[in-house]
Amino acid sequence: MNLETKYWHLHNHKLMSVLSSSELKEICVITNFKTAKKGEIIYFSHDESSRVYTLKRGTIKIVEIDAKGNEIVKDILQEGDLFGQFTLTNETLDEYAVAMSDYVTCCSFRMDDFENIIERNPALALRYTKWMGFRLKRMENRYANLVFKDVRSRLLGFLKDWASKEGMNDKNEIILKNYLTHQDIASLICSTRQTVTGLFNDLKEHGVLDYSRNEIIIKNMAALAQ
Amino acid sequence: MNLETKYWHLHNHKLMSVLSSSELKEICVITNFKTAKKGEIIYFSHDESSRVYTLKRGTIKIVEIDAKGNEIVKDILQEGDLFGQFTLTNETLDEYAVAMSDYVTCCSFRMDDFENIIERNPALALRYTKWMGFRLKRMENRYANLVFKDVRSRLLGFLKDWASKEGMNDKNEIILKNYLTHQDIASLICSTRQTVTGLFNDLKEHGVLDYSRNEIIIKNMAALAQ
DNA sequence: CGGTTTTGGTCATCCAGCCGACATTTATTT
DNA sequence: AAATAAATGTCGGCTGGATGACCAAAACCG
Repeated sequence: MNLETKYWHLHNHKLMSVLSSSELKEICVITNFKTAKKGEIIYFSHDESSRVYTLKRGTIKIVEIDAKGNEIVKDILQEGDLFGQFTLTNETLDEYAVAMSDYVTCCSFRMDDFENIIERNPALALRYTKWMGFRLKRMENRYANLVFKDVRSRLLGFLKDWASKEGMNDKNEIILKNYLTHQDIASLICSTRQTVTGLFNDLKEHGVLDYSRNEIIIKNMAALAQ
Repeated sequence: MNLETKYWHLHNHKLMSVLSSSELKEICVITNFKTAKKGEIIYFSHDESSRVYTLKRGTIKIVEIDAKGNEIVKDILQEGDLFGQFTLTNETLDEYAVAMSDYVTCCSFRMDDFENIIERNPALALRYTKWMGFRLKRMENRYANLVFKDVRSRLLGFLKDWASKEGMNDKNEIILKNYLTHQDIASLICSTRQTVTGLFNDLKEHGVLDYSRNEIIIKNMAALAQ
């Protein structure tokens, strides 16, 4: 890939838009591109030194594994999202990223290099700081959900978030392109496949939504309110 | 409190040690001190604009409340720790801080001012993001614990952490000064008072530890291993 | 000191939702 | 188009641990 294309990719990332073009070129040199198709593993935290990735195209899943091999789906990421090892603390949990669609493209750079740029670019530093804060808040929210809410409310909350992020309005309905299996959703909200399936059917019966393998149609958005 | 004392306080904070003395003086001016005794509420996220606090002395508890009034103990903090609203994202969860000991002292400054300083001090920004990263990792760990481990393992893990942070070695035993009630511990590990009490007694019977209201003596550290 | 509050101890009850098992439907491969 | 694999549906049994209730022991306080 030539420098021009790299430049374009990086420049369009929301976190990067404060960088001057010379700084961008600097990070470009050290940047690495990767492509993957469905099912392929893009990165494994154990393998490598700290790198940060930005997802340019496609959908990926971040999965965390504990010592006993249990897995949590930590995130489902879309174009523009960042992942990888931003924190230089010794990891206690491993994680990996797997492509959920074909034609996944991402680029990566070493955290060290990114830090060097941060040190010379306060505006980026501030943005980065805020972004980290946002992630922290989000995690805290997730934790609180798990503590206080039952599976049903967690599912409703999840659908609400999803709808507000990716839903397309159509008359009084909201349509979601569904690229997640019940198993995926279950692990995102910390439940089991069977329970999620059951709840979906229950919600269908009560006229809250309709669904197939390809899409979820939310018919009564109000019912998702907490 | 005079500027000199303020200066000293801030300068000794690990996050601040990269600030030049003039920058420190700048933050000093806008700094606010507060003292409290046991049971008093130090701050309430709802009340005020974004402020960050550093705890100079004493022990405090950070409690999070959701819309329905449920509470989680988010943290027990010691001298040197930071709390308050670092993230400028719209809060979804309220929280407050309550003094757990007498003579709690903390100082605070407005997040806006802190940001201004960050913008002119990238080294601080970097430190700050690393600190945030550390908190994020910690939160992720907590989440994973809740998902994968039962109450017993969570309690053992909690004791292990506590012991490694504040435990004092005495022969083959580790002594912890106990300033937490079973209720406190329960909410830290997301369980109930009764269950925690039961587990403590069980652990005592099995010779893992001994405890009173004032201290916890861990007799078999190995048993805490996960 | 006696009364009040806070903390710890114990038990019986109950239920959300996990787990295993198996059937059915849809998608993918050969 | 058959074979294979992946995703969804359904059910009953089982259990960790929450909940509530009540009592005992410490700690606190006028």
